[in-house]
Amino acid sequence: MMETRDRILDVALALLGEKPDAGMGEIAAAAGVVRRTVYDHFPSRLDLVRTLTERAVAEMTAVLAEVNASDAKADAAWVEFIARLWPVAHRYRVLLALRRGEYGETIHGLLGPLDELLADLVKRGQDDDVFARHLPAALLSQLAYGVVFAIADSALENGTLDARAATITSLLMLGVPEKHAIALADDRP
Amino acid sequence: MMETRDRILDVALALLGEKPDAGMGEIAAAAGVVRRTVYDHFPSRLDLVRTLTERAVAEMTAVLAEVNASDAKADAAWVEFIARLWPVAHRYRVLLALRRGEYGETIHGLLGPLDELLADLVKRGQDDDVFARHLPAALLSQLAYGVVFAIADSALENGTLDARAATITSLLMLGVPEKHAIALADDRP
DNA sequence: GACTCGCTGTACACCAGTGTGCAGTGGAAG
DNA sequence: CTTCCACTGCACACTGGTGTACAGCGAGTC
Repeated sequence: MMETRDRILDVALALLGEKPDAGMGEIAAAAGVVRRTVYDHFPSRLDLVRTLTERAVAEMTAVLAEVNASDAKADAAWVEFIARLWPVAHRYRVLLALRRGEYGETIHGLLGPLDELLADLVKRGQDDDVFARHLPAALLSQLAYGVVFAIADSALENGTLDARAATITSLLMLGVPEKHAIALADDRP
Repeated sequence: MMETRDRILDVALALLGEKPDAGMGEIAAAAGVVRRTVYDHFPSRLDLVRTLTERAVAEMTAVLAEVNASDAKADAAWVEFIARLWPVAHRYRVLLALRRGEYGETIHGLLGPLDELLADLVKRGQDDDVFARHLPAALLSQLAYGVVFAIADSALENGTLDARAATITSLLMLGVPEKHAIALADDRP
């Protein structure tokens, strides 16, 4: 069944999210399958992780590209991006752990395009004076979306997923004044 | 020689900073010593890591406790803390990586007291209305000092250590208005 | 009914890292 | 000169994860 492959990917994403160093055995077990079967679909652990990353990057890139294409102001675009990313942010938090670690090089490469789009958006905001310039856009964008994942993480343990808090926090980092940040975060359906 | 033990600790801190999963062999080699010798000083890998963490926590806790004891306003105290932490922040960045990972439980426990002091300071700032309340103090403090380490990290690759940028960024996260944050960061000798 | 195909189950070989044991060796201290 | 001690150098056992090989087995398809 082709659905097995997808189930493995889904389960692997979830499992690696909690335990980035889970082995092929654990992933197989969690997917209700024998270890050998996982190797039928993914010849090596790296193949699995790469496929997983490509999936996540494709989805996130699509959202960001769409948001970025509109001519909305950078701060509004950022809010839109976080709002659409949030529901699945905790699913993809494994990406942060994966960058460091064995396959760091490979994963980092795959994330490159996403990083660039993110930096572009922040750069645009800085040029338009809606974001602060205390840090270069490339670094600031990383920190800002890193913090969103960090909050999504802790929110999981906490029980209450709070998109509003994540949005406000990232806007504050980007140099948006608190009042404006709150207004932006709140005037969404 | 007793100096060997210290050299191992120093080298291990540096090496684990770049490569958190470096083995005892690599650490030994980096310290110019044989693997067996490392085990003479630290019966297990966990012993090494724990000793390392205790060292770092002791130092950071001392600084924070001192800063926290003064009756300065919370924002000024935070700036003081970051200013004194910054010169060695990149040395201790391994702590962030160590929390997740094999010995996470143990390391997390050792960092507990530091976390509490940090949360206390932020809580005080929130109560005095100098820090924002978009997140609970415990989480906000973690994010704010996490971002300092992240900047220290990237600053290393970048060449330019910028304490000012790190201070401003963390203050922004804490809800301090940009102008005030810049003023606080700049009126230090 | 024979075939295919995806999955099972078990058995391997392999590697890297951990931790231990023990016989040195060289230098400093008595 | 001898004793001590930290360090060396090499041996080994153990663990846990990776990836492969091969003989199935059950459920659909022709």
